[in-house]
Amino acid sequence: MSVYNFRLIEKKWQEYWSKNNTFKVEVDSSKPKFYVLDMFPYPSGAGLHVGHPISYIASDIYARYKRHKGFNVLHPQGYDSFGLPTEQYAILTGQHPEKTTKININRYRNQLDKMGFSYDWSREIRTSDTDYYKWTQWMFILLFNSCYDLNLDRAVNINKLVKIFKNQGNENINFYCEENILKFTSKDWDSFSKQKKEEILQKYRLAFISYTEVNWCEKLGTVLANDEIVNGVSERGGFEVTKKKMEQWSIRIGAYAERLLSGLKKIEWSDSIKDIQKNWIGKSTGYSLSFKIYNSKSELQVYTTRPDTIFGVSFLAVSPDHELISQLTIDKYKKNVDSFVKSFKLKSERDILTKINNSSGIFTGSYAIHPLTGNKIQIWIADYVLSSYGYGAVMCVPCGDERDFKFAKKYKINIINIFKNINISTKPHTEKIYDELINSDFLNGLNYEEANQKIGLKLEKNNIGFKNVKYKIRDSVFSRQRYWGEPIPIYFKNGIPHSLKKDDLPLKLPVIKNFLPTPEGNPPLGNAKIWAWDEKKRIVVDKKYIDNINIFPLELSTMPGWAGSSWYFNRYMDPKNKLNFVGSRELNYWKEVDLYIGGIEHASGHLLYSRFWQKFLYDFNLVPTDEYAKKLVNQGMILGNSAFIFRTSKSNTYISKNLVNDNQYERVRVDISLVNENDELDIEKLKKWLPEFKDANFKLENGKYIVAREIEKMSKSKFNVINPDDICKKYGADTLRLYEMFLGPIEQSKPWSMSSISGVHNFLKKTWKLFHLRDNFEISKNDPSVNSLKSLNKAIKKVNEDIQKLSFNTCISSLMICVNELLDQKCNSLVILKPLLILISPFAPHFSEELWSLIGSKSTIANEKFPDHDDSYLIELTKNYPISFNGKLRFKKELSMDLSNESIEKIIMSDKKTNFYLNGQKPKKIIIIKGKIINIVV
RNA sequence: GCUCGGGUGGUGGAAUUGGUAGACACGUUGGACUUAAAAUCCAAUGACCAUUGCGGUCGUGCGGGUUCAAGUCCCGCCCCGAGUACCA
Repeated sequence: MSVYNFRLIEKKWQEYWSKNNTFKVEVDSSKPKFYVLDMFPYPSGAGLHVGHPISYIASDIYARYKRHKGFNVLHPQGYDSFGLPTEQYAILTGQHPEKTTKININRYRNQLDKMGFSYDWSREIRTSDTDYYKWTQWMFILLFNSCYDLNLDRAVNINKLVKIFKNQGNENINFYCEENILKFTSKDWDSFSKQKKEEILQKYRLAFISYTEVNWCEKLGTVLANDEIVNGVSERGGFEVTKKKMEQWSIRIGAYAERLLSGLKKIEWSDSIKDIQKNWIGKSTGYSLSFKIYNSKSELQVYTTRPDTIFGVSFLAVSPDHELISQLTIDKYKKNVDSFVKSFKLKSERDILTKINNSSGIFTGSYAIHPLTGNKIQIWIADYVLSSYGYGAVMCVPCGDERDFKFAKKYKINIINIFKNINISTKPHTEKIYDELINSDFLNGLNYEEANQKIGLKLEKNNIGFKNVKYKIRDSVFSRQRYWGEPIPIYFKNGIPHSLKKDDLPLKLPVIKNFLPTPEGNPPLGNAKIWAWDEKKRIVVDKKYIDNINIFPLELSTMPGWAGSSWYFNRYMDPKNKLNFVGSRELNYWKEVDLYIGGIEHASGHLLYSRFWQKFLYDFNLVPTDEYAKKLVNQGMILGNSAFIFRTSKSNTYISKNLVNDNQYERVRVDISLVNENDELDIEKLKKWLPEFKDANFKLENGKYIVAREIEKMSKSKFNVINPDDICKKYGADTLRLYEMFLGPIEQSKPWSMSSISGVHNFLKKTWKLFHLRDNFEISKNDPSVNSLKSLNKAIKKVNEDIQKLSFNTCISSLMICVNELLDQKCNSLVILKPLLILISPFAPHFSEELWSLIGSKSTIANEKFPDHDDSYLIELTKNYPISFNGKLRFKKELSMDLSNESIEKIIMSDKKTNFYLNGQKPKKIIIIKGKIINIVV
């Protein structure tokens, strides 16, 4: 009896690969390059589950395929070892993050090696290594010392701006800045204090510090970026997030909004991810208008995308933290306004979410003048107006906007209808489609397009407003009040931030005992004794010397998780370089990632930040392309099948699923290893699992305890994790790899189920059998039959196409068909053996390489050439197609002609290269169904 | 609410982009081998009707339409998933 002994095979080749560095690559200009990248994992404590490798398997198949195709393939792996998840795990287990990181990485590596990936491990990187984060810090300094020149549309050194200020003040400058800065001359600039100068420069720096409102998460003890908050709570842990004003570092990603948007056109990323990024950037084109305030010299700026509705404006609204509030509020209303503003500031992120569509506000007592009608209109403070978008003030058109409508109804403000034949008594008309405007002076009678154009011209002509583009994307908060991250290389001299220099780096994370965050937001680095900067000696020294003349406090917060992951793909090209973040020879050879595979959950986080970061580096000629990944594929998640048992309230009795008839039960998660595939619970195992179940009682149905199931995200805390190690042990790595690819399309999420794993395992066994008789390698020496070659060439063609499309499930299907057909024909010849092995090898690397060695090939399969299919075997099929013609021929349109059976046969025989003409035209397509000609398309 | 995806057998999923729907695999049923089990192999397997045979009808969420031909295109609904959320 023959045995497919995957254990022996896999062990042998894993050892061979690591001993021989089989997958090590170097720059080789004689070969075309190809760069296949996985999103590197966070080494969290839970280890890998079967969901993780799905993308690694896909990328590994592609990398192996490309090697066969003659490419020099860069396929590296590393660890995103800084950041919240690692630190949370460290805190949870009471160990230092440095230690847990090492342990976790070893565990990951062990698991990865078992699955036979073809990574070049000599290029491994860890974001928490000083040799790595030195460069992250260096890039931060570069951001700090840069501003965005809108004329050149790129980042430039801040000194350029300083020079301009010195020579001509800030009149007529075109640098990216969201705030209005008072005009000053070159003389003014010279007279400004250092502090004042820096205050102005901070508005332009791409990395800057400011006292701003941030998302504060008390439980995590840190601020969070917008993309780290989901449904009003923290993404990690699901804790409450509130607003808090704090001194923070931020990155001016908004300067790159337009380029981040337009760059999407040149990359092959999925539409869904492009949509998410487009939404996140949120470009809109509208008009900035200024409303004069009645009895005042001030003006109120608003932004609108609907200038056509300007005659429907019946009030203005400003956000509760608008800078003009104190000026606008008249004494009579002051008390009420103050208390309204105060209560608004106490609201948490989640409060605001639940208050949507139930907005409230208060009248300031002052009025603005409508720029076209001259009417007096009320100015309100409304909590639905966002301070961070536009000018924090809006013109309100109740007849055309849902929020304005509700607000006007609630506070009984006048509603003007400007749409002819549209009833707005119960709901506003929010669409841009209407027949005619009314009550709109010179816009009366016009539709949307006409009105929009006419009002635009008028606004600009009368200097009321100007066309303006706005983006939703906000500055990204860059400080984390956490320990386990890159220290921000900044020290403060008289309150002014100064960056370290390149030679000062790395600024090493100090070793401290107490690295827990504090609820007040004091960063753990505040606990470090040796954490002050000696400007003269350029070293870190004890804080007690801070009163000395050259010694200054260092920044206490660290960088967020996305800092290190925003440029790691460049470091893989040259990971050991001491002089530069990557060498120019390597950079010019590898250039960019050709295929990037990873989860879609990073769409508005890592995948956006890294594009920004790359563009920034590109602006300084540090990288050759401004988009780092040509093609991106998002793999779907593998979901777990959690199990629940039911506890009667306040007792220790558990009752079987179908006996539960009311809500008097608590659902309790149990580990899925305690449950078999028929949902029966192993009660004895459960009792040993956790002490709380030791003395539990159970109510059974038909002598069994049946659990409830639920499909959800795979996670250790949900006790629904399947460990790939267990599957490797039972079926082998090749079966696991094949199976994960066979489950369905790579992009799709799917629940894990073991039910059909025997199918792919059988396929491997059959392939083995194709070349073995009993335990001995044995193949026929006969020439292959035509049918065998047909099957083989069909498979070669399909496999080629499918791998390129990353359609691995259909690819495996065609391999299964091929092997089945070859088994039937019992024609196992060397001629077909070679190409078949290469076909299978990207999926089952150990298995086929074992066969290579058996047939005596000296080379490893990595060097074999992927076969091309031979068309002549495929055309054969067409020739044998049964042809008969009876009945009427029907043609499209006026075409008609008589065809005999014979002439049709001719058409078919000559295939697409036919010389047959129909009414002087060459047929595009001849449709034959069940041997009958249905139609000829010309 | 808005913006994207997507609804195909008992299950996971195919379908050359408008051309024989259900490939491939799981599961199920029957059979062979076996003292027996496992393993392996063979056959059947969308539903319904007809079965001695041939065969027939209906079938890709629902309702219409275009076409010789629709899972695929168009119009109107229903449901599921993802992203986003007072963005003026």
